[in-house]
Amino acid sequence: MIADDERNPASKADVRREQILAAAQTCVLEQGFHRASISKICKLAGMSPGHVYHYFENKEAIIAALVRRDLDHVLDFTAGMRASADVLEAMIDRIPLGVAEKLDPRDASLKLEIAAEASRNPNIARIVREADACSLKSLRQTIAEARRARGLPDDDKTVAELAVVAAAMFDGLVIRGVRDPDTDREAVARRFAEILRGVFLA
Amino acid sequence: MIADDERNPASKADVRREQILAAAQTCVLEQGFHRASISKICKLAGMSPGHVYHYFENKEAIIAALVRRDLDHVLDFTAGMRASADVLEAMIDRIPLGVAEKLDPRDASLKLEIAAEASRNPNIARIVREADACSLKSLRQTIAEARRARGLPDDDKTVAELAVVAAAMFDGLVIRGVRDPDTDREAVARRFAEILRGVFLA
DNA sequence: GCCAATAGATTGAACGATCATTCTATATCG
DNA sequence: CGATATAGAATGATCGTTCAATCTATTGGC
Repeated sequence: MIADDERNPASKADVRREQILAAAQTCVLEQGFHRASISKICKLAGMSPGHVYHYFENKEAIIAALVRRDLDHVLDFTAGMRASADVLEAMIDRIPLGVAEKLDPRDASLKLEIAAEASRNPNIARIVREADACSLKSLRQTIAEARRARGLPDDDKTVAELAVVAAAMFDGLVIRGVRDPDTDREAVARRFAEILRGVFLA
Repeated sequence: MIADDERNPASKADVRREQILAAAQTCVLEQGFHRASISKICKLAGMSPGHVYHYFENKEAIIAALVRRDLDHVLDFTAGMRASADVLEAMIDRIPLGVAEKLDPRDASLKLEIAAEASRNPNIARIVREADACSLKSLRQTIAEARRARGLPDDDKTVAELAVVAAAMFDGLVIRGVRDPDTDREAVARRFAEILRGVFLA
């Protein structure tokens, strides 16, 4: 075989790890952390239970990797925003997309599971909080830039407060999507834009 | 023994049921639904595992009762609001309390666990959605009354949209409390009040 | 070019623990 | 006495994890 480590950065081991994580994600999504057993995961990943432990130390390591992967994905999503010329318009343009994604019950399940686990598992909490600090920082930069462009004060305190409120608004949609699946996405997006313009840029 | 069902509505059976629910709540709070086993619950409640099944058909019935009890408590909280003379002031006065409660990580654990479970367990979903419909209705009435008192349009569509956004804002705090335990409660409460006055009453 | 040696990939049975649940036996009380 | 309350052992399933055995593929000697 041609050496993977030179021609292809995704070695066989990496592929296997990814298979396990994908299977674990499906299981957690469908049944939650508690019922996502190793036996189900390895069956879905098409390998034996013993082999799973060749790539992950234990079940918690799988969960931690899953959490980290999901949070990395979120960070990627927000990263593109600050690259735009008009940051505010980029934010507002993305609201309908962000609202739709957060309200999607398929995503909600995993995110809620992660949050619940973080509220009592210190290892998961650390991962979640690192990602959140990074995500909030990005949001603060975006808000500060939008305010500067409009000649508004962009002191740290103001910007930080607005970022927390904005984060809370979007985070809340994850719960709303579960509590009321028929939530009107268009209306929420419109009202969110209204708040963004009316409060965040005033 | 004096007949409980006449003199005291809390019969011995009700007391036992409540013991079980209290123990179950503690277990779920500390370890989540998955690790809240019958053996732990019955040990904490001070009774044998067999006896638990004398009062609940199975584990899911305990969880369902726990969910229902938690949601009833939330409905009680919001019910008092509409009784006030000045509904808007009552709403705004209650913001700091509501913010503090939602950001409390002790409450968050149970609420997130319930939401996560609802996103894939139809029985739990039904209970959660019934309670949410009730809670949202209450919120709509409050907002409509506040707007009427200020001569603002109180058409159903507008009010419904605002209620959803307000619910999302507070729901989001549950997740924020987990993701960033150091969230500034005073600042969030102040900004929320600002949004309530600036957007909901305009 | 072939064969033995070796190292990594993979298996699946087995382990002890714990799970939700059931059942029978005993205790308590009206 | 009859009925309800309660206990706790037993059941079979499933859990996370381990481990010795087997397969596969690459390497090095000839």
